[in-house]
Amino acid sequence: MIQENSNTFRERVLAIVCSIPKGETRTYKQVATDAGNSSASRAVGAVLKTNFEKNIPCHRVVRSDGGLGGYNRGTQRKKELLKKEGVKKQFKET
DNA sequence: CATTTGACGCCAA
DNA sequence: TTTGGCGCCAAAT
Repeated sequence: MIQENSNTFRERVLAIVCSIPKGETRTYKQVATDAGNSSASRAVGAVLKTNFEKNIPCHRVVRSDGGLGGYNRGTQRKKELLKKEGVKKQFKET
C-alpha cells in the first residue's frame, strides 16, 4: 500500500523513492511526475540530497539522460549498489 | 522573508 | 551525434 498522501513535496518524493522495486531504477523526472510536478526533477534531487534515510533507496534514482546522477555517499558507491542489486542498465562514465 | 544553489530535463545549434 | 544554454521547482542558507 502506497500512501502518497504527504504534506510537503519531499515527503512524497521520499515515499515514492522508497517504493522503487529492487533491481529497478527510476528517473528524477518520473519521481517528480509521481510527486505531482513533472518539472520538479531538480527539486527531487534537492530533497534526496538532504535526506539520506536508510529506508529510502535514493541510489535507485537515476537521470533520464542515462547517467547515474549523484549520491550523498559518492556516485561510485551508487553505481556499485545498483550493480549489486541486479541492475543491468549501464550508465555513462563522465 | 529573500536570495542562491542544485543528486535535472529538454530544446536548439 | 555531441555540446551549450535555458527553464523548472523546492529546499537550504
